[in-house]
Amino acid sequence: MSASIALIDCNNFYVSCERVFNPRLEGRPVVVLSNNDGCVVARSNEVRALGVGMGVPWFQIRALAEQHNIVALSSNYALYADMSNRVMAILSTFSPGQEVYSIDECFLDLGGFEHFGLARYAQTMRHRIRRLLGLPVCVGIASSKTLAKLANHVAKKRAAFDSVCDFGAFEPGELDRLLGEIEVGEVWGVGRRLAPRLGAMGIRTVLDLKRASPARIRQRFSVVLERTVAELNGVPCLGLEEVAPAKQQIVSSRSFGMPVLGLAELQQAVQSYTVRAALKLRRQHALAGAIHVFIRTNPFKQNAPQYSQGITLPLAAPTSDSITLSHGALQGLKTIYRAGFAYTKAGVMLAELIPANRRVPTLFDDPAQLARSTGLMQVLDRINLAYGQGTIKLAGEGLEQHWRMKSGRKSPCYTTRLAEVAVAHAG
DNA sequence: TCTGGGGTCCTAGGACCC
DNA sequence: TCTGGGGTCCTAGGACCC
Repeated sequence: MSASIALIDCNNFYVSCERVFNPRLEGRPVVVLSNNDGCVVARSNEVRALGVGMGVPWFQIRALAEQHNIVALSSNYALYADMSNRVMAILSTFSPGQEVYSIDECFLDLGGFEHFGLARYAQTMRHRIRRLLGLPVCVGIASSKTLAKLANHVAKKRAAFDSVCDFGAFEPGELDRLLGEIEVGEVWGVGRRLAPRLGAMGIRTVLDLKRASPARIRQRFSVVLERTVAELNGVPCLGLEEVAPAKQQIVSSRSFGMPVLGLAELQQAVQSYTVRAALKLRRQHALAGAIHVFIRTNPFKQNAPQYSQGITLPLAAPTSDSITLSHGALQGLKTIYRAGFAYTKAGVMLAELIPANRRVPTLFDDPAQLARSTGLMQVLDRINLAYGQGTIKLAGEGLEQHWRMKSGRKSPCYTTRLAEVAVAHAG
């Protein structure tokens, strides 16, 4: 028997989360904006119907938004992450094999559950998530991950399927007919660059790609796309990754709320980002062997002088100490900084990560210093966890932080901050 | 005026070695 | 005038994802 893999995906996830706690948004056109209120990163169906694309800069659709009374919200990641955890916990009860693929999607291995009737089983998941959390989801089921993604797409787009589509229930000819109606760009792994190149070869629909010669695809493109062709033919090449692999790099970067010219403010920003990245590093019990810093001006502002530079510095020994990492980052920043530019973004990347318990002692180790550093970081993390991030900062992070990003339309942290829980009034 | 952030994998090409 | 070939390692860049 072939595999049965389900992909469960929340509809318009960020918008749906906002609607759970603010029912007045129901039925209205709503968008959620990226950090800095820059781009549209989630759209309600009403907004999609107006032709607003994903990732469109907010300022470009201001007039349209006004005309149609579109509600725009800053993103509230604490809320979405918490709701995501709840969704994933509910779904995990439907199968022992779960891969959490992103904040709003997961794969479930439904092998062995066929006797329930997979479509019916999926409807149970849907209804439970709707009832317990108030969130709408769609489910796609097929014999490979790539096909399950497509089945999910069909479940979303075609009302006749009632939000659940099981390719396994199709006759072979019937499935091919359907795949012949879907553009190749919808395939997982075919993005905006590959789709036109495939089109030029006469491969325009999913069915065309499914029937393409794997050898030719590999030769013209890569092994990655060759695997996609196999997956479309129901040959699974991508396994379920139930345990998230350890990260190979950790990035913290932000656009500024306003252009920054001086080194002093860049130093504050870079140090803040380093502290954030170091915290993520410690949370996954890892050490970084190198740190990369970058800064850049606004690439969209073509008539302004442009500068974009980064530098990678190896660390004397792998570490997760915020202070040591900050020293490295600031040293790198000094090297790449050039006066006379209006910077709009900076970032820090921790690389060459190793598990903390695999640290190899070096000649220059100072055991007392190492113990002090570990202890200090533990205290710092504990206090910031208890009293909120930023309660204790490094001096260089700055108190004013004029460069901080804009986020003026944020909803309350309904589920993660006691002071901000929703209050129901009776009578 | 105003354009996100955080990841992964693969490939091509250069450096270097024998 | 003539100036190898093959392997490995590393990095930058391109493609993709949400």
